[in-house]
Amino acid sequence: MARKVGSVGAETADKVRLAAVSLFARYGYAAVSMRQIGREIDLQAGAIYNHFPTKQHLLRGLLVEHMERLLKAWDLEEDTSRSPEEALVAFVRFHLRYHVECGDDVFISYMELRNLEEDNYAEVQKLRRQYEGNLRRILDAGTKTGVFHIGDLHITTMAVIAMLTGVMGWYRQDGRLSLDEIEAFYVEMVTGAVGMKED
Amino acid sequence: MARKVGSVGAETADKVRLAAVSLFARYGYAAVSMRQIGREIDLQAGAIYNHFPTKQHLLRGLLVEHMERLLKAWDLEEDTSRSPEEALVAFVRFHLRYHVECGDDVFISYMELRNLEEDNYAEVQKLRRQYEGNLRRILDAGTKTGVFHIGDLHITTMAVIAMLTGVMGWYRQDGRLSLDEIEAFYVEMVTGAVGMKED
Amino acid sequence: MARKVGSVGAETADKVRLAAVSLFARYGYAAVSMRQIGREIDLQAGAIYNHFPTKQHLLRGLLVEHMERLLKAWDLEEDTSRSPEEALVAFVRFHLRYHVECGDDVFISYMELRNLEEDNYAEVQKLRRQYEGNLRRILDAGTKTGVFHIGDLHITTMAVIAMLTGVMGWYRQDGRLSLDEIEAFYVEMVTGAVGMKED
Amino acid sequence: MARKVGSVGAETADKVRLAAVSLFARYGYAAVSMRQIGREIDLQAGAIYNHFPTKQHLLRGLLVEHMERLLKAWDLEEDTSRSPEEALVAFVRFHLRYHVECGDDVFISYMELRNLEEDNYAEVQKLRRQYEGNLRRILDAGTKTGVFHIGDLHITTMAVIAMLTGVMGWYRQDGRLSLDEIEAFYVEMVTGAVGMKED
DNA sequence: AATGAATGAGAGTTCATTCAT
DNA sequence: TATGAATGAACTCTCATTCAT
Repeated sequence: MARKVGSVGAETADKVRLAAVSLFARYGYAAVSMRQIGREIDLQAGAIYNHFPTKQHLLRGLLVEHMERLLKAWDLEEDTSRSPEEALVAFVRFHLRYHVECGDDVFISYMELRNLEEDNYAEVQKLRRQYEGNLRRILDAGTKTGVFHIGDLHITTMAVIAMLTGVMGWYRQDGRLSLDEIEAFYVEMVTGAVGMKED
Repeated sequence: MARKVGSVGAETADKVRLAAVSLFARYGYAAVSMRQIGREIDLQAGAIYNHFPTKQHLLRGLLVEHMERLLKAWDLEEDTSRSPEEALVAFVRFHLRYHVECGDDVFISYMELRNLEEDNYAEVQKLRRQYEGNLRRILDAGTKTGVFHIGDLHITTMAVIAMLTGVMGWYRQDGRLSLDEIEAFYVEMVTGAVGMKED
Repeated sequence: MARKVGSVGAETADKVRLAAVSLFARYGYAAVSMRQIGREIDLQAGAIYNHFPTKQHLLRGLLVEHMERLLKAWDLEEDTSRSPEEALVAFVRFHLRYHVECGDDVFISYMELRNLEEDNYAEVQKLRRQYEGNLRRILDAGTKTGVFHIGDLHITTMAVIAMLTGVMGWYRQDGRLSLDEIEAFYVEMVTGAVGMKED
Repeated sequence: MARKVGSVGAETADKVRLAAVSLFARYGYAAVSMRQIGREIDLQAGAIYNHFPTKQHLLRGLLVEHMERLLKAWDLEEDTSRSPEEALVAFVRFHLRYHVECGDDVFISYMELRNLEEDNYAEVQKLRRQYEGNLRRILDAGTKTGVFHIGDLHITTMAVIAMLTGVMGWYRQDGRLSLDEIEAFYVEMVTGAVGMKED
């Protein structure tokens, strides 16, 4: 047959991305077939190749675009006039909010790294390092002004990000606590972990 | 043809487990084939089925056995005569050490949960909750004696475990820092995060 | 790669059915592989699954369609204005002719019943009972008008059908006797068996 | 381990034969595995090879032995002093009784012919022809003495045997009719079919 | 830009058979 | 004579991908 009425290229590509993100998150990249993605959006597997040259390209796109969105989102939120303390709190709140809201997107960006081919992996890792750099710079600044007391800059950066990202593993929108409350608790823990309250 | 000279059932099963853990960690359960596992240990794929009834059973076994080893290891390390502060430090050191040493084992127990079929998933999750209970009890005790200042017991438990487990993501045996140093930094961060140093 | 020039779905499906009937008849359903069927018609085994969801579906289709063709063929031949004697002769000639001509088709419909899964088996058996009903009605009518002398309606129905169907086991197109002669002999035997010539 | 206590070669071989007959009858030779046969009688598949060199030998044995038993059974029953009429009745009763009693045995001897390799097939067919010869001789004798009126000796032989053998397809031990009644009905039909009652 | 049919490879699993024990 | 572990080939079915239409 011919094109379905009203279907437009960009729209279809987006539908594919959405279906893929959701399926990859639930079952993993390797366990999801092009047919499965197509079925989800009423499309033959072959048609996906009009929009993405290979399954690997599709995955790469999802991860790169996620990282770019994340970086841009923080860029918009960042305010270089803030003190390190304020900046750290802002980062904690931002990271948490972003990671519980984007859900699947974020999840696969952690889980599917190993399914990227070498070049794609390197590209995504570079973006991830860039994002971690944001926290590292804050911690570094605060250490230099003496408000943070940190054992090792690299370890602390990784530890804080791991702690925050872990929220993805158990957060439920209809859970016992509101996101605001959760954020407050994490702010408390992170500021404690970087020795902000010591005198 | 027939059995290789000197081959014994239990040994072969162990070799399969070892190869599987390593391959699953590197490429993911879904992306690893029985043939690949066999190739690694010079065995036909079919022969694996003399020791494990399905690929899913093999995975389930790896995760369950890992969790049981982890639980038993902490049971041996635990010392109920310790104060909550001492217990927390012991837990941090234990968890870190276990998670950098066992490597692949631990890694797949986090990554491959979603590849477990329903029943197996429930079984592993139950063991995981049991392990988290160990930290929760410590935090609870310390909160009651007033040495920890915690916003929410559940969140703090999850956050601390996520922070510690994150070490898996970047630890290299030949890295810049020794495991002892790394442990010290994490102890510092965790005690900070649970408000141990506040007055 | 892609579709062969000129290949069309329905045609391929028909070629598969033809090859399958012939192979199932010769070697039996369980002993024939999808690859073997594909090889026969220059098709990859996998491509068969574009037309039949499983091997079992393929078998079910062959048997059901055969029975439906058989039922329809007799419907066309049937003439309700005939006397029971005439009807019996017509049935004998029809059944024989159909069973030596269709060959493989008929053969597997007797041999492969046990390879049908429960539901499919029930479906085919129902059609078979329907066909036997045609003979039973003739015998019943003739018994009531007194031209047939039958011990048991059910047994006689089964016995006559078995006798006629047996022709499949030894008939050769280039045999000693013509189909017409064979039909005449069977008519003689069947009319004898139902006591038509007794006074 | 070693031999199970009390197990003796001939006994085991018999158990294998019994299990095989039953499974082959239910699922077909090609669909039954050596493991399945073993499982039925608590034996490893490999152990079967102590008693039968291959699966094909096992099948051949079952069919040949069945045919030999059948031939010997008729030999014992045969009474050359009987008239052709009496002999025909005796054959009908014998064949029916044998075919409903031996069940599986008989069934596979009809169904699994095509799974025999060439030589074995020829061997079994020879025995089958021999058995059919018994009926043919009776019909021939009766034709010559003028008590039977037969169109074609070969066709009638095949037709009568097919009619009788068909009983296997529907006979149930707990059915509506006793075996004696059934035999009587078949005697009636067969004598009719061979024109015995005509004057 | 979509369909439906195809390829060739490979998945998990089972098979008949062998043989050290 | 039985077990349990192995081989190598085969199974049904699914995969990513291609392409005529």
